[in-house]
This record gives sequence, structure tokens and C-alpha cells, in this order.
Amino acid sequence: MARAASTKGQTRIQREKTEEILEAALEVFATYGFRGATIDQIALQSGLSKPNILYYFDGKEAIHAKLLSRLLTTWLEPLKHLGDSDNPVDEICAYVARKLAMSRDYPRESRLFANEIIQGAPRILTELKGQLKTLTDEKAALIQNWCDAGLIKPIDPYHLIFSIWATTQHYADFDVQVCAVLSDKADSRFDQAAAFLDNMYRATLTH
Amino acid sequence: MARAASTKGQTRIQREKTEEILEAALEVFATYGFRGATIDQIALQSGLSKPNILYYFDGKEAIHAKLLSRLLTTWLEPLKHLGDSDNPVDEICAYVARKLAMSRDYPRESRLFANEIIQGAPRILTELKGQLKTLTDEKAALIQNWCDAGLIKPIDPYHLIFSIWATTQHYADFDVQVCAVLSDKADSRFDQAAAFLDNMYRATLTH
DNA sequence: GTCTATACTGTGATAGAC
DNA sequence: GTCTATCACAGTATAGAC
Repeated sequence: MARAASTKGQTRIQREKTEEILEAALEVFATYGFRGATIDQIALQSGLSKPNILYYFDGKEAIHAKLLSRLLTTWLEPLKHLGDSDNPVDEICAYVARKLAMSRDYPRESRLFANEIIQGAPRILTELKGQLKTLTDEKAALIQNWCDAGLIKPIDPYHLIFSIWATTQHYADFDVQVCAVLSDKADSRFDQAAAFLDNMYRATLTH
Repeated sequence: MARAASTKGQTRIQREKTEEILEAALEVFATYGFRGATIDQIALQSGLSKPNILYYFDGKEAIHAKLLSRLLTTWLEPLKHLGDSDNPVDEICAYVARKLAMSRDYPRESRLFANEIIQGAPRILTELKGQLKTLTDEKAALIQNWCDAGLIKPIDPYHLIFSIWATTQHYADFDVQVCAVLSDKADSRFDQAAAFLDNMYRATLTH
């Protein structure tokens, strides 16, 4: 009965196993997408038996849903921190740096999200049109104010945000391709990317 | 016996059916990735029966392989056209525009590619390290020459190319998200993107 | 050359022993 | 609370009629 839907009233063992399952599931869902992932793979990855996994979660869908709901919070965090500042260029570049660091430190989360969106976001569309849109509207208005005040060059704030998402997440989602192209120079790819992106956004935003 | 592996010596009917299958398969693979896609879905989408599809192709893997091999050629085409010019900024911006147009006109191809890369590129890694790397090296060298000649601002040519791939393909791969955020302004998203990207890359490259 | 019927495997989920 | 055994079904693929 102690299903993992609620995080309260669990024993230590239960919490740990739930975490192990989610950790393994993240790996599998991020790699194969929802439909391509199997509980067998999650079982193998976590070292638990398949029925044991289904004891803790009400099926494949429930595991995926849990991962997605956690993800969205983490994912929007860097953008939430984009605040008012008398140096908007630094503020935006700091956001770019935070977002790139997330691609470096949480590539699986990035891929989980990418898989979901590419596949048409069937299980997260509501949140995109709600939480994500609201937050983006708010930050786009802030950027627009900076434009109007002449603090940065006039640009479309929405597409600026899109381009930041695209360029930073690229280093998580397309990591295999980046490494294939850079080959022996791939080790320092995140440092190179940080320098390049900082440079590009400064050029784009500074008068 | 007349398997679709070779395109030669086929009747008109055979070519047509092969095309119908590939068309349907593109839709399905682009949406669900290799593992998530099923021949049932391809059958439903194409209106052909499942055994009939397996008559024309040697299994699911063969259909996917055929799509990928076609894709790579189309996909590298815009970059191949990046040639020497006495106005490198225009030349690069023209490449950006071509690449964005491909996201608009061939979103399914973009998603097929994205799915493959996100999942670790198991069926295309060789081509990435071969064809793609060779071409990218060549064009990166060209861009580096422009930098050295002082025709554009000094930048890392590889990460410039990565950023172009990221920003343009984003409008195909993450279209659902872009539309969710832009809502009523989504209709002209490709025109807005074209203007924004042209502006950004000019700022990044022009002295 | 195309279809119906079917074999065989992988997958999600459950029952019941411990 | 966890495991073994197993079911029902979906999925790939093939055999053989037409």
C-alpha cells in the first residue's frame, strides 16, 4: 500500500529504493524516450526485480510522470533567477552560464526533456502552456524593458530566450555529435562553449 | 525478390510503394525514435499491411537505415554550400537562413536526426565521425581563415557552427514548445526567428 | 506481388509463495 | 516487503495461399 505517489510516511528503505528506481529510470527514459524505454531495462539498471519496481510505482507511466514533474521545477530554476539589474548584459550572460552548467551537470535531465518535447510533449503540454509560458512571458517583458530603456540593443526577447535554450541544451542533447566533431579537443568542450557563448551574447546585446 | 535495398530495376509500383512506406516511416520514427516506433504504426500511417511492408524492406532496422542514409546527404547539403566569399558575414548568414528554412520545410527529418543523436547515435556514429567531421573540419578551417584575415571577429569556428545547428534546428525539434510559449504569435515564428538570428550572427561576426 | 494466418519474442502487469 | 512464476498482449517476422 505504501506507494511512492506520496513522499510522506515512508520508511528509509522505501525512500532509498524509490530513489534508486528513479535514478535508473532517468537513465533509461533519457536514452530511449517513453515508448522506447522498458521496465526490464530499468530493472536491469537499478538491480531490482521488475515486480519490485511495480510494487513501488503504479506502472511505467507513473515513473515517467514522477520524473517529469521533478524535472520541470529544476529546469525552470535558472530562468527564475534572471532578475532586474543595472547591468542586463552581465545578468543575461550569467543566465547563459547557469544554463550551460546544467547541461554539463544534468545531461540526462536535458535529454529526458528533449525526448518529451520532440515527441510532441503529450505528457507535459499543459505545463508548457502554463508554468513555462507564464515564466517566459514575465522574463521576456523584463528583457523588453531593458531594450526600451536602451540598456541593451533592441532584440526580440522571446527568440533571445529560445536561442539561449537551444545553444546551451545542445551541449547535453547533442553531446555525441559535439564529441564526434571535436574528437581530441572534446575534453574541454564546455569551457570552449562557455567562452564562445559569453562572447556571442555580449556582441548581440551590447550597444 | 525485388527488395528495396537497391533502387534499380524496380517497377513503378514498387518505387511508389517504397516511397509511401518511407514517407510513413519518417513520420513515425521522427515522433517515437527507433525503439518507440512500431511497424504497426507505419502500416497504419501508410495504409499498407504489415506483411506487405516487410516484403519491401528487410525489417524495421532496414527502413530506418534507409531513412538515415538519405537524411545525411540532405542534411549536410546547406553546409557544403558554405563557400569562400569576400563577404563572409553575408555568407554565414545565408547559411543560417538556409538551415532555418530546412527546419521549416523538413521538420520531420530534423526530428529523426535529433532522436538518433539524443539516443547516442548507435546507427549513425560512424558517419558522424567520418563525413560530418570531415566536412565540419573543412568549413571550420575556412571560417578560421576569415578570422585570421580580419574579415570577421575572432571566434571559435567549431562552436559557431554548433550554435548555428542548435538555434536553427531548435525551431523544428522544439516546435511544440516554441508554439506553446508564443501562443497567438506563433504563426510567424519562422520569420521572427530569421530576423533574430540574422541580427545575432551579424553582431557576433561583424567588427 | 500481395494478402491471411500464424509462429515466436519481448513487454507490462499480476498472483501467490516466502 | 520482495521474489518466482506466469499471464495476456503487442510486436517482429515468416510461411504459404492466392
